[in-house]
Amino acid sequence: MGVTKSEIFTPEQNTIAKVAKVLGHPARIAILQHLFKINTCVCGDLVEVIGLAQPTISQHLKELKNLEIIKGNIEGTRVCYCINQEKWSEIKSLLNTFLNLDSKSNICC
Amino acid sequence: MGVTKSEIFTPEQNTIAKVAKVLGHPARIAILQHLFKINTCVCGDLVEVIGLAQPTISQHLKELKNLEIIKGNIEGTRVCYCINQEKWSEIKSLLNTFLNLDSKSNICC
DNA sequence: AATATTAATCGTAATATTGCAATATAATAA
DNA sequence: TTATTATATTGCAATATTACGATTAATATT
Repeated sequence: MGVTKSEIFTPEQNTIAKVAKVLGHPARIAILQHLFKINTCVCGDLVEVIGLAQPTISQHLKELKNLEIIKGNIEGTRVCYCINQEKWSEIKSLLNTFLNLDSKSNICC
Repeated sequence: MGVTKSEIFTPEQNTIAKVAKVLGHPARIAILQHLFKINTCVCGDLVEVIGLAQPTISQHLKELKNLEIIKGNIEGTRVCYCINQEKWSEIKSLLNTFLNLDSKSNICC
């Protein structure tokens, strides 16, 4: 039905999935890469850099803000975005714990 | 329109997003965690372990197979699934490269 | 005050995703 | 052959996502 049955999963599973889901769009990857690249805030040039319409970028930014991956500071008529370093570290740990779930052996049938 | 404009992004951005998208559902996280936990193949018990209907699990398995994250071996009437270790390593590197994009400084407006 | 600039929000269309009942398929067992 | 068992596929309903034009809100500039 388009609705995920979150209630049958653990909080950890839901959190990992939620973070991965937000990273599951190339525009949001591009936004984050750009923020890391220029190493400071972006004030509005994202629309040109990414190549999607302004409302679309705004929507992607909103999703990144919802998970607190980025912060936005209002500067007059502009809003400057930057990575939330603390949150990014958290996400890194969370995903690394999952990604490091290597099986030692590879016994497969 | 529900359609991602993949053509305006780099192959790397699209690949990262595609992998993240597949990891963006708690059922698929749960399936992978279970496969790592038992450290060998799963033959059919996933429906009971996860708690979703059989066709739903089958669909999630299909998505994981599409990205070659898991392999399925037919064993009589059963199919045994296991992690594709090589692919998992690739995914780990891919995501780690992205996750390690720390900015040194935190100059924010 | 009037106008320009920037970003958010609203509304909408097109498509994708989630979940499951029903059914199909394939292999084994009786 | 005829069940039985296990998994895949189909079809569908409900909801979510993506994208963008139009509009709004807020501040700057003239």
